[in-house]
Amino acid sequence: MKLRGNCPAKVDEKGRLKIPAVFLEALKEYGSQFFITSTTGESARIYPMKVWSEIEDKLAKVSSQNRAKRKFLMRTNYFGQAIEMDGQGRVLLPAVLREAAQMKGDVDVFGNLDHLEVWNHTRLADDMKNAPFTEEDAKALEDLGI
Amino acid sequence: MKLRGNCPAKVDEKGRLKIPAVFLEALKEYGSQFFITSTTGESARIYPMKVWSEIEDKLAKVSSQNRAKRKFLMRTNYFGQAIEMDGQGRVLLPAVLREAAQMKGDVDVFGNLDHLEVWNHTRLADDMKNAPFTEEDAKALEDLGI
DNA sequence: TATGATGTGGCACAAAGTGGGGCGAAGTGG
DNA sequence: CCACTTCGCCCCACTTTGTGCCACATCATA
Repeated sequence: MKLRGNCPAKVDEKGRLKIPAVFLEALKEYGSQFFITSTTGESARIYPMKVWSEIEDKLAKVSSQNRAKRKFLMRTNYFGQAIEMDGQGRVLLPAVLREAAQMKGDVDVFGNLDHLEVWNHTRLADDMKNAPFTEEDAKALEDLGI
Repeated sequence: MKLRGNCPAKVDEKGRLKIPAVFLEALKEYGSQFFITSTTGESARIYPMKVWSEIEDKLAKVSSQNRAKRKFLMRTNYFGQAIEMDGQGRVLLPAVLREAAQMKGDVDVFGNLDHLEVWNHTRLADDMKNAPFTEEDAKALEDLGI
């Protein structure tokens, strides 16, 4: 099942995030193991472990000399941690990521097909203001047939 | 089980590193013997002895005239030492390596499938700052289907 | 307005991380 | 060969962090 849409949520004092109920149903098929990470440290991505493994498998086929691959692995490893969801449906966000992506207080949880993406609410609002959706973007999508 | 993700830790005055609990579970299957070494002296690698033995076995099949093999062995022997984890789950980093890889104070411990890699925190942060993850990199990965 | 599901926050206990002290082994120099 | 120093190792205690539990608030539904 696909993950879609946005759901506002809160990260508590201890850095825990409750997975919104709307996503729980779809995530159930993957189990309760997750890999939580980021490439840039701007936001947190929550991958079901199965999904993450598949990404790893794909990466394994790419030469380790590849610059993009090395950078990607370096960062996702740096920000990342394997996490298990607790009995109340919460996950503890890794400390490094809490710091970098400002995962405290109000956040927005996005469904992104097979994983979740979490943004600090105010940071996201700022980003959207600073980088509006342009004609150019519309054009790029059009070229992709969308 | 696979080792993944990052865990910030500290090396104490005596050069000891506590193996983060997140990795302990996965390392248990290998026992408490480790080989701690490095090829470049930039970071420390902590191999479970079993894993290191396998690397040695593979190397044994390569001619001792092979230049890469000789260099590799030279270096890993230079920095390396067989270490046993103590009762509190700590390992003493070899003195040579502590010096070379600046293993004091804040460090980051990375899970790397079957071994751990330890970096001086500030050195790593600098490295990442000097080579940020760009749109271009994201594009390159996209082209690889990731 | 009652009822149930979902979030949110607080509290208490458990586990993990950190640091220091002391003892013994190994190394060094007289 | 002995004394002295240094380094590694073990043990204990304290602090920080994570986890489970429960209660209350909020929202949607009947």
